[in-house]
Amino acid sequence: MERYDPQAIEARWQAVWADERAFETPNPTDPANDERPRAYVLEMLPYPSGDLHMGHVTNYTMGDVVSHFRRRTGFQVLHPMGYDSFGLPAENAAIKSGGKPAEVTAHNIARIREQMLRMGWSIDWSRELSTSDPAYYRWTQWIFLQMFERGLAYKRTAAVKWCPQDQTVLANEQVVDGCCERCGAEVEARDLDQWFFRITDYADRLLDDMDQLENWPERVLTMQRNWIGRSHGAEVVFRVVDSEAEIPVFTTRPDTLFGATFFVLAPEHPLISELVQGTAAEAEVMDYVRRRSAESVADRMRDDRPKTGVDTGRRVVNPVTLEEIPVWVSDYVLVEYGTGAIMAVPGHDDRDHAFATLFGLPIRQVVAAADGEVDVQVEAYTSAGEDALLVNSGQFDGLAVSEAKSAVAAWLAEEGRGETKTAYRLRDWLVSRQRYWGAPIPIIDCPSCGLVPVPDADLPVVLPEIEDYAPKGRSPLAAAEEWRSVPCPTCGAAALRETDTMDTFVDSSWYYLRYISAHDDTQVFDKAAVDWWLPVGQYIGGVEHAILHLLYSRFFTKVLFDAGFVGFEEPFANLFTQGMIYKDGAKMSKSKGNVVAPDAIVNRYGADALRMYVLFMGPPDQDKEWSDNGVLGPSRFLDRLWKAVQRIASEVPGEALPAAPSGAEGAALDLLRLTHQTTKRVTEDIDRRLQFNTAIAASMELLNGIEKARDELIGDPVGGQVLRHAAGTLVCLVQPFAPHIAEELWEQLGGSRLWESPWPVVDPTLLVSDTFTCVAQVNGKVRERIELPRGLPQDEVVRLVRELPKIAEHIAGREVVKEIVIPDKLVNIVVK
RNA sequence: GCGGAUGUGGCGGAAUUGGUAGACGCGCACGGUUCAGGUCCGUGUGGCCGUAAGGUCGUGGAGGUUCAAGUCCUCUCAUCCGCACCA
Repeated sequence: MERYDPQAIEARWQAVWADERAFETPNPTDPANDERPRAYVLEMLPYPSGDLHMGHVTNYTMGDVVSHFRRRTGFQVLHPMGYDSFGLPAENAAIKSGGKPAEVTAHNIARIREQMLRMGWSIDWSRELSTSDPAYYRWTQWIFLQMFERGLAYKRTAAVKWCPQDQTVLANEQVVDGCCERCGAEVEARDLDQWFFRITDYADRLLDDMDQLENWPERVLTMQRNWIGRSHGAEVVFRVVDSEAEIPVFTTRPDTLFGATFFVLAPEHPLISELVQGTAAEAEVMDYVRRRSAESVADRMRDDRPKTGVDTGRRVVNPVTLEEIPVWVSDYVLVEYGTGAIMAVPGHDDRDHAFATLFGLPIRQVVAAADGEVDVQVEAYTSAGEDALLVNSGQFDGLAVSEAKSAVAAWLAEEGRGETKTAYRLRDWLVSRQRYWGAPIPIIDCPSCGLVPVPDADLPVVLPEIEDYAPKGRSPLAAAEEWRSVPCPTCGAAALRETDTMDTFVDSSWYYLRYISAHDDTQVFDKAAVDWWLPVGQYIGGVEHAILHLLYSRFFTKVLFDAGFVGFEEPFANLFTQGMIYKDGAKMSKSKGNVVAPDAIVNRYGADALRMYVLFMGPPDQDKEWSDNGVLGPSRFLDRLWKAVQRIASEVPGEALPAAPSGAEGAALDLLRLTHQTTKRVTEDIDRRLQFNTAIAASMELLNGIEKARDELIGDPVGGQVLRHAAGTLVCLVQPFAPHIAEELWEQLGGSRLWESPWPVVDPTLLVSDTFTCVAQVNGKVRERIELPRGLPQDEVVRLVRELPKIAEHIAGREVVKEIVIPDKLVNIVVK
């Protein structure tokens, strides 16, 4: 008997699949009339650093299991792969090594592809794409221009986050705790002229359409909801005393307007210098403003910062009390939210209260709990609730908070002092970057025509070859004088190209559409085919993309829908986020030196064992701890599977998967039942629950059952066929997880092309036996078990249970109060 | 502070509908085979008491509902993650 040699059989089957183009699925020729069931199974595309890591292995193996399963249950399966290949690491590596980013990237893609092939994933390689390929980014640029034409891409000067290490601006989403998400450097605030996508126009739809995303993890939906941060409230306009100026504020609590006893501007508020010019407070205020702006973003985001501020000496009029209240400047007000100014209600807001207490400003209660008393000594009254009542609020006294919100807003509108308004935390998406290795923004800046789009016929705007990629605070492309100088497409005058490149998240916001038409150079994608395949049936990836990539992709899809390019508004119908793999309690990382390289495991145990282990480790959506010994479990399982199936294949003649023989009894019948119970469990675990760990455990149980019964059954005509039936079924069930060994064993059993053979069918009559283990309880405690025929009358079951010596002993001399019978399951006798 | 999750043997975890807690695997112990390979096969493996039969406790903690609770309810503790001076 041959030994199980994973290296040999894995290489063999990978070659077969490649030769036969086994996993290529063409688009339908007539999508409009094609009713075949289809499944678009997609995993988030990798950034091609040289090495595949365990996260990739888990991610792509999960997708592969689903793909195989769908394929074998009658679906057209689209399972593509590509590379998110623009970005800083390749550029930084090129700067370091003196090579070119394109070469570094090509080399890394070749390496990661080779490792992917070794994992044996059933990928449609005919659709492979890289986002840094001009044939791809041509269409990224085209989409940018679609945005531009619709006013959704625009350029403006704004306070933006600048990473001094990477020498580029960052999107809000890429700043974590005041630091650059990529390199960890503290970011700075700078005023720069930058390109934005108007994602805020879609804030409501991005929020409201989440109702359609039923099969998304709750935590991802919550994170997106928080990130968009919609609040309903009102804008209230305050008039400045002795001035023409009026300053609007946003508040979610217009009902507390009577309690607004002071007013605060963010240090960056544009009106400050005008307000304090020539006043006694000017020097002090401007000094405060300067000091705040010199502070780093990280400092400003620190927890438990003490409040600071300065009085401008100016006053505004509270529109409802007509009181003049002081205007302060403080950095606890954020310039980028609402209007950059607030009405402070220290009686009912913790932050305002802290500020008022620190600077001795008046605190007034204007809301009281329905049954509470007015007590101005109370520290803060913020938790009063929606049914609390207004006090000290003139004509609004006695109204409940919920009523007062709209009543005050209506009054303000009547008086022309405000209106209802909605504010969002979401900012527009800053997409320009001052780096080389990205898609050039296809815009030409003409002195007379302004910003002019590059004509479609001139796309792509190909990245020029340059000598020096090092970042210098402006795009390295600015140095490519010849490339940069072009005639204006509109007037023909000498003009200059935009030299910034696009954020790589732009590239990955639409790649799932391009797979449909990966090689079409006449259009971005074929709409009919896209509408046939999408939305993606199952999307799988890391939770770290919960807001960035997943929000941007939803935005892109909605823009393309509005423009008529796609027929759906949400790209990903079902989302699954996998847990992360830890080692020694920490995330695997080179700096910690706790990385386990998939390649090393494949060399030692084979790809099949690694594939099984990453899924067997635990529930796929939870974080898992890597254990070097853990891989032995699946590895031994495959070795035992190999021996068991080989022996059956050689000693019992028959088909690869013969029908379940009739006339089986005893151990043969037990194994037959176990086989069908296992088929049911594995099928449901993959199809309905995505619980791969329990599917694998069930397969192991079936193998244990086969081994246990083998010696008894192997010589028997019926028993032998039961063994063959069980072995063939097990090979089928294991195939999505360990496709190489499954294919090899299938062949030894006499079958061929398992990857396209039908999934085993459950015979429902073989799921239940004619007896059951009746659990006998006394007062809820298990005292005995007894094997009884199914469907026995209840009083008969009770009689038999009460006759059991142990049960009789426990009820002897006590009064039986109640007898609970759960048919075909248990009996509980309650005694006193 | 707001929001989301998670707590079960020495370890990873199972228990899908309130009905046998600990499936499956790792590790460990003992025995065997082969003999120096991270081998294979068998048996056992939650704690405590007991030679055993058996008993008893047991799913972070405290209450509760129920004939019956890892599962439902109330309170509470711990850990992890996301957002956070968002008015």
